[in-house]
Amino acid sequence: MSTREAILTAAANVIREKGLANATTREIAREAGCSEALLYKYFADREEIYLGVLRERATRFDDPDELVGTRHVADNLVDLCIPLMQFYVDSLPTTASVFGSPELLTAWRDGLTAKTGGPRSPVRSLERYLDAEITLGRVPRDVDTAAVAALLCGAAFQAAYFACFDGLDGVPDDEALAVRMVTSLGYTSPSVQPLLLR
Amino acid sequence: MSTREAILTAAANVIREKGLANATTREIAREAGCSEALLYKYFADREEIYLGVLRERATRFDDPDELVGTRHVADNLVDLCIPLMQFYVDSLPTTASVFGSPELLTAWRDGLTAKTGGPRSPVRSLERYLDAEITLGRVPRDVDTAAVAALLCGAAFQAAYFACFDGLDGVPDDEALAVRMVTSLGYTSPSVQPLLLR
DNA sequence: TGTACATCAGTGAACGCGCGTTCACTGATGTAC
DNA sequence: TGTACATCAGTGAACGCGCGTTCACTGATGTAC
Repeated sequence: MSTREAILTAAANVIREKGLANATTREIAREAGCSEALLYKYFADREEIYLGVLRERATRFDDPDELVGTRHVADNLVDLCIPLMQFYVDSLPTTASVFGSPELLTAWRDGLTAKTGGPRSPVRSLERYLDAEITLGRVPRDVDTAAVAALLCGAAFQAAYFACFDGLDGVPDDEALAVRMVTSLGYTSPSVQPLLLR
Repeated sequence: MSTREAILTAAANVIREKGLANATTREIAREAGCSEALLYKYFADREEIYLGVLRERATRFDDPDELVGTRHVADNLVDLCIPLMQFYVDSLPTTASVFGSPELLTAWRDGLTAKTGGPRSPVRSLERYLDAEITLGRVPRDVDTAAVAALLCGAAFQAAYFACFDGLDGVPDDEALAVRMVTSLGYTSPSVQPLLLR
């Protein structure tokens, strides 16, 4: 691992564990096991380190192409929601704290390209999955996939927010919650049933 | 307005406009039009000012009791979602940035009482509204109100998050978005129709 | 009424500390001849 | 092969600044006699 990568990893760890407000250059250097001066050989200033973490250490939520056409749609949606909640639990503390610094937020947003994703990329993944199922005829053509994706993804996002607020590192009962969300949207399968039928 | 209140108002303004990271005691005193020393006559330290803002300046999302039993449920849900999105747009920048400081987050969470609400209070409002409609027979008894509330509220929350990320002070096309969310959950009325029927 | 003192909101100026940042330097490795 | 120099990753120690916080003070208002 190059020195630059090591610094970014250290910074990501410090931000996650101690919060952006406590991610000082001293603390990052200590975690990376190097001098503070070295940070400035690889980054112009502290903000560039933060932006490096946001840009290059942001975990991605992959498109679920391999699920399209398999099993029941309800099963797939449940199995998408569960890792989605975990994804948000992992990334939310870092991304949320950026709202505490408008300059950092602006620099981050302006540096986002189409492929780097940004905060909307998970909801787009869900929407693309549903669109793909429509072309296979496994989801009715009149379904508003963008709205369904926004509902599912938003609920997963907020569930993760509550978990982070409570200081947890995962959403409690994530599977049961996912099933309730998916069935409330009208998607069922032999293994994904509304509450009252189980 | 008492001096203490004036300080909290000033702090809330500074946090909203410049971000928590730039809400220094100098900046708060300047906005309040007083000396920094005066802050310490009313608050033990800087964190107590922040906590005061979080506890006493948090906008509340009121229970929509007056909607129960009126019009169509779909109309009411749409009219709940729109102010809900605005509520989140207004409060999210402040509350999200607390995740940048674990100590502050812990102090805030530990100081929350049942009545002060906390982040889950809007979703509970929505759930109570749906429960009330069930008792009137206007919503089927087998509806999972907690799940429906989590979906609607989560989508509103994430829509507000995107708006704040983009630097906007409101969710674009909030009404159309609310209609799409509500109809995708199966609630319709003469004025709230799925996309394809309009 | 006047006088002497108490109370209290508020302040100017200073404090030490930790922060981000820089600078002159080291020591190891590569390279030309 | 040895020698002289160049390159480069990395550092210790210091820097100035802005931060949160404190202290001795002021000046207005209340109050007892």
